[in-house]
Amino acid sequence: MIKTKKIPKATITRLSMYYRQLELLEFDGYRMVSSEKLAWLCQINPAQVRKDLGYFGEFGVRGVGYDVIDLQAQIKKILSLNRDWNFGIAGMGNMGCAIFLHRDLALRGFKCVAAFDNALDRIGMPLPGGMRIRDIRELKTAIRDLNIEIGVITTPASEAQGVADLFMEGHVNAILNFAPARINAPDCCLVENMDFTITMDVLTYQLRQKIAA
Amino acid sequence: MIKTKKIPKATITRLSMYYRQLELLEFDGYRMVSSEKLAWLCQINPAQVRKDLGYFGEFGVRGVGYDVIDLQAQIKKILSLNRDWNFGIAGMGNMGCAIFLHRDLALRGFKCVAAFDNALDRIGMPLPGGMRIRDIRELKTAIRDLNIEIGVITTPASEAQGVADLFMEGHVNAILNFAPARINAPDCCLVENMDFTITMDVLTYQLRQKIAA
DNA sequence: CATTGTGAACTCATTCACAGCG
DNA sequence: CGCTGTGAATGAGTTCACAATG
Repeated sequence: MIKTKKIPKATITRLSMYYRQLELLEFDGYRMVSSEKLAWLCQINPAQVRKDLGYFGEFGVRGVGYDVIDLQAQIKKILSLNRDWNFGIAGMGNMGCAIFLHRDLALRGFKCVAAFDNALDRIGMPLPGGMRIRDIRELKTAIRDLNIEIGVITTPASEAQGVADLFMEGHVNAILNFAPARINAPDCCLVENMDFTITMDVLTYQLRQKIAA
Repeated sequence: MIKTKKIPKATITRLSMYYRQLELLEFDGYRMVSSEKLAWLCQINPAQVRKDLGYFGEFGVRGVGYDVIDLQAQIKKILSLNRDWNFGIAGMGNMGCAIFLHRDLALRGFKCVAAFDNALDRIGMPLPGGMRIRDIRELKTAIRDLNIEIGVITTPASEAQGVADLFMEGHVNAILNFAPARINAPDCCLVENMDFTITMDVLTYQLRQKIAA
């Protein structure tokens, strides 16, 4: 073992948040920022900010703070935001189209290079930008030909596992799953779930607690 | 203090997951399920399942397991899934429409009772089901008239805070925010963020770690 | 002298291990 | 005998507190 001291996933999430705030700070003309200010913007504790950054190096100047531009560059490198990533979408319903058309993803270097569905009336349909919806059966070859590195699942829950399996057969080992279903995958494949039906349940639970109190 | 022993938010999230698995188990004809099986389905530790349920009561039968139907009913009550919740959407772009049309939400008792935008070419536009997109300036009165309890934000990042403020002025105190922006809100208002640009960053970070290894 | 960087203390969550019970 | 329920042990993540320093 060389030195990896186990970085919490939450730290990575926050790094991404810091980056967005730094973009805004730069836009607003700030040159330096303290851990206190950055923490306030992200609604967390200043020590947390310093500890998170501390995992990757010493980026600040004591008594002064962090250089807004420089810290952006550092985080960019850590999160490898300085390169593009190709992704493919399976399931071109409303959610699939919404992801396909989402500005913020393209803006951040996430390029949708292919969109798939299994419905005959969708296959072949043109998409903005000149692409067409492909038959899900082309998934495996498309992964190779178009160098798809990330699979986005926006199918109904019942189809999610099957589609995930197709992605994995094509050796995609990062999946973002929007379907309200748990994906079974070996350790070699990363899965992140974005199930807002669960989030809604959590929200209403908390809401009722608050009402009761 | 009566007895509330601080239930982790993660427990609530898992309860929601258990519920989905129980629905599937019932559908597949299972009558009983062990913590081990339920844990396996959710890809977690069996002790976790038992501890989570233990916060709310004793729902199992020792030596046997949990009654699939009964446990569903218990969780339903805990998460107050046995009532409907009204929500309103602000920002009827692709993502807003996707949420509006999402089957799984309606299926789980989350009813969209109003949709808002500030773009003149969208206001008044008919939506499936007979509703029309309202002017965002009607938000406050609509909250009262239609009893909106949850605000869903699907605007661009730059608009998110403003819209959140409108919801809060109308005394909505639960917000689900899809915009890649941090919402500032007092403690009385719950905010859950679903920022998949952040999730993408986390995914690619992990992916690169894996590639490097 | 204001602010970083970081070990130590603390808080919170998960897992173990086994007593309790049907 | 098998599986639940739970206190105790472990582990992870956050916050504190202060020494280090530009």
